[in-house]
Formats: sequence, C-alpha cells, structure tokens
Amino acid sequence: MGVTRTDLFTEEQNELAKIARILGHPARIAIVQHLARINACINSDLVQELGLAQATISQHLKELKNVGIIQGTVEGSSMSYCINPTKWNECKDLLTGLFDEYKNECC
Amino acid sequence: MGVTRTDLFTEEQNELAKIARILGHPARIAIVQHLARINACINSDLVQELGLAQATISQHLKELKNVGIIQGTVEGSSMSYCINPTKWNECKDLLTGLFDEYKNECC
DNA sequence: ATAATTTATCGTAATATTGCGATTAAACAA
DNA sequence: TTGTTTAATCGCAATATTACGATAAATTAT
Repeated sequence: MGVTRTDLFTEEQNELAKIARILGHPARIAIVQHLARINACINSDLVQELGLAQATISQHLKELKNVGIIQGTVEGSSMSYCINPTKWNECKDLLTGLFDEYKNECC
Repeated sequence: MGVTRTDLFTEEQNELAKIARILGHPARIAIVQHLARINACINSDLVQELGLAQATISQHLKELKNVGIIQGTVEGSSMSYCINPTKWNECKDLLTGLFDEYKNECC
C-alpha cells in the first residue's frame, strides 16, 4: 500500500494525472508562470524570484523537465530553462479535453 | 522541511496548485470523467468501475468534495455524487488562464 | 425486530514528497 | 593557477499521500 495503482487506469488517465500532479505545487506553478513571462531564465534567477533554496528549485526544475513541460540548454556556466512549446500545448489540450467532457448538465 | 511553503506564493498560485494536485491522481481523474459522463453516481458504483477498495474511493471522493469539484447529496441510504458546475468552470478558467499566459514565443 | 446495503471514519503500513545543507563538478574570470 | 559563479546531486528529516481492513452509523428491506 502507499503506491498508486496505475495498472487500474488508462494511459490517458495516468498521463493526465502525471501532468496535473507536476502542476500541483505552487513553486512549480510559479516557475512556469515566470518562464511564460520572461521566456527563459536560470536557476539562480528563480532562487531570487521565489525565495526557495537552490537545491529545492533545482529539484522542481528537474521534475518539470522530466515530464517535458520545460527544457534546459547549457548556456556557458549556467543552464537556461524555457517552456517546451510542443509539450505545453499537449498538456493544454489534454486538460482542456478533460474539462470539455462535462457538458454542464444539471445534477 | 517536508511541508509546502505556501507563504511564498500568491493565493492564485496556491489555488491553482491545489486544484492541479487534486486532479493529480488517476483515480480522481477517472472519478470526474465518470461523473462527467454518467452525471451522478454513488460510491459503490465507483468501487465496481475502478476496482479500488470502498474506503479508498471514499477518501478520493472526500478530497474532490473538499476542493469543491464535486458535491454529494443524500439519496436514501446512499450518497449521490455529481460534478459542481460552478467550481468545475472555475477550475477550467484558472487552468486555461495558466496555459494562456504563455504565447508560444521561441526560446 | 432483524438483516442487508451503503458509506464515512479510524488505524496502520508502505511509499512519496518537500525542503535544505553540504558536496561535487563544470565553466569562467582574474 | 586561483577564486568565483552556477547548478546538479546526495543525504537526511519532516510531512503527506495512498491503500485497505475493520468498524460504526444510518437507511432500507424482509
């Protein structure tokens, strides 16, 4: 027990949940919002911006990168992060699809 | 440590994260999808439908209810759950707003 | 009254997440 | 070379989540 039973659900359900879970932390919301505005930035910018420790920001960036929402490119001695437009749109479509499944019928 | 620093973020960021976190589990995705289709159902239907234990479904329903996405009304000896249209739309708007913050500029 | 149905809650075990200090490794500047 | 900047990773402690059996409480059926 304590481990999610992904075997009981469809791939789409698991994928939707994975995306939502990654967005389910205010620091990661703040990171993608900042990237959406500023277009690209580095770890230390976010440390300043959010007020969390460097190691913590790095961990959140890793998770966002793992799920594909952001991407990082080496920029000299630093790492430049930005939103991955393709994955961003994919996430948007998946979530929009979920919300459109309900046609606001009365209950 | 181990506790999310909600004090560092805006109310909107925390609210967005809260909604996303609740949707960040395949069982809860499956529940809202089922409710979106079937309009209303009871705990035992979901136990059949999803294959999780009754206590587990009950717990997921409670979390969805706490965040306001679904609502329950007593129906004799059972509890009828359905989507809360107002909150549903609010969640949709919040998430749509997040995804629209990014204008697909190159990075 | 008794039995069956239904669901919430409790208690518990397994696992996951969050946060951060410390360390490491790489690029860059002097 | 030496020192600085940058970020990934490790290790750990605190907390949260997930799942489920067992129990309790309420309604309905016989």
